Parts: sequence; structure tokens; C-alpha cells
Amino acid sequence: MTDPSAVFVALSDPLRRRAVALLAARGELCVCELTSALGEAQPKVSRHLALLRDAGLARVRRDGRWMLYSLDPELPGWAADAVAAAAAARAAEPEAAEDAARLAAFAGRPEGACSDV
Amino acid sequence: MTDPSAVFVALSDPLRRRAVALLAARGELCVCELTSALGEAQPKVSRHLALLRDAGLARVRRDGRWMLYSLDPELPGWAADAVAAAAAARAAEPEAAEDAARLAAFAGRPEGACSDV
DNA sequence: CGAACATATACGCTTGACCATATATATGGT
DNA sequence: ACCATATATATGGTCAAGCGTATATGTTCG
Repeated sequence: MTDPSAVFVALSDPLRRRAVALLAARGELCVCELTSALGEAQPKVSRHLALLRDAGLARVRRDGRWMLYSLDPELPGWAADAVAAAAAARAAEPEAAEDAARLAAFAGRPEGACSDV
Repeated sequence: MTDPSAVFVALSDPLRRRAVALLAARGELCVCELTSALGEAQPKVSRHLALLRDAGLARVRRDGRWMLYSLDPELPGWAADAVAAAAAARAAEPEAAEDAARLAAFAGRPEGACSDV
């Protein structure tokens, strides 16, 4: 079902790998958190997340005004391995810590919303 | 050293994944064997192999008139995982058997050249 | 209902990927 | 030296990816 080309194309963009790494580490994040953590414009982030979703790697659910993205937990083995490799590649880059720091410092979507991850 | 984007871009093309899967299965193959197994024009195959090499995934050595390509055995963990995932994705496609069959039936580079793999 | 917030999409643009054909380079044999 | 084989590169063209700006959709709250 999942197209290998779509998967590897999705993982070939640095911004998408950064998003994947954050989602792999945190489980579920809304667009505004990702926008803040990645330090990029919201439409840009939204477009990249849509591509991850269309490739079958990510899932979305709505929670009030927020769209919560997470990695699809039911990927075929090779796709899960590819996603893990992409996350590991990002984790190996020193700048990955900056994304995590921006995410931790983000004050939007307040009152414990992050704690349900 | 190895650039993650280059790796995933390299693995995002179907023809390159087919070549990677063949190399993963057979170890070392010359361009004419790959050209025959993949059923594509030689310049096309050569260009894609050059891209795999430039991405750091493949290595070449010359043996007489033949250029023998193989996967780099010393990749960083995440890159080796990505390559393995790409090979597995190809192996999961039924057409992969046809590539292997064409390779087995290929008569060029005769007299036991394949046996040193 | 209307305002404010969160997210998605449309548009015009630029850049790079891939292709096919043609040609160049390197090697081995005669 | 010459020819055939094996491989690489150059050239010109097409198409899609990604970008930024602007705008549309959907949700909550007053």
C-alpha cells in the first residue's frame, strides 16, 4: 500500500526529517508547536506535514483548534526502519538540540496539553 | 560526513532502489550487468550509479574494462539502516524477481566473473 | 453573529531532477 | 596504431518540488 518512493522522497527533505525526529521523540505535536520548534513559517510547515501525511508516514487528529500530528504506528517494517533511520540521522546533527529547546520553550497551547503525550 | 539529504534523495528513485537491492543481494556488479538486469539504457544506469556513489552509498573499483559497483560497507548506522530499508522495500515488490532473473540470464562478462562475488 | 486563533490551500515563480540522444574517454585485443 | 567493448559525460528539453505571499477554511469564545 505504502509507496516506497513517496516514503523516501518524504524523508529526503531536511525540514521534514526535523519534523519526523521531533514527532518520533515527542509522540504527538500540533502544527503551532512544530512551527515554533522548527522556526519556519506556518504555511511552509503545514505543507511539509501534509506531504508526510500523504506519504503515509504521519497521521493527524483534530483536538479543538489544534491539529495533532504523529507518526503512523502501523507502518510496514521497511518504512518504519526508514523513518527510524531518518530520525537517527537528524539526532546525530548537533542542531537537533536547538529544535528540542525551542519546542520546550514554546508557550502556546498551554495548560498541560503537552503532558498528554 | 555523509549527508542525510543526499542519502534519502538517492534512495527516493525507483531505479536506484532496484540497483541498491541487486547490489545488496549480489555484493559486486559491473555496469553492464546492472544495465541488463534493470533493462534500462546504459547512460541512464551509469548516471544513477554515479549519484549513488556521490551520495556515499556505493563504491567502484575498476577490473579491466569493467567498473564494479558495490555498496559501501562502512556507512554510519543510520545510513546502513536506510539502505537496508530501501533494499527491503524493493524486495517486497513482486517485480524484484524479474530483475534477479535477468541478471542470472545475463551472459556478458562471462567466464566466472560472477563467481568472485 | 463576529472576532480571533489555528491550520490549510491557491498562486506565481524559480530551481533542480530526470530523460533521451549524441559524443567522449578508457581499456584490451589484434 | 586501430578497432571493439565498457563506461562516462554533455546537451537540450520537460516536469515537478519547494518557496513566499495572500487568502480560505474551520474552531472557539464573547
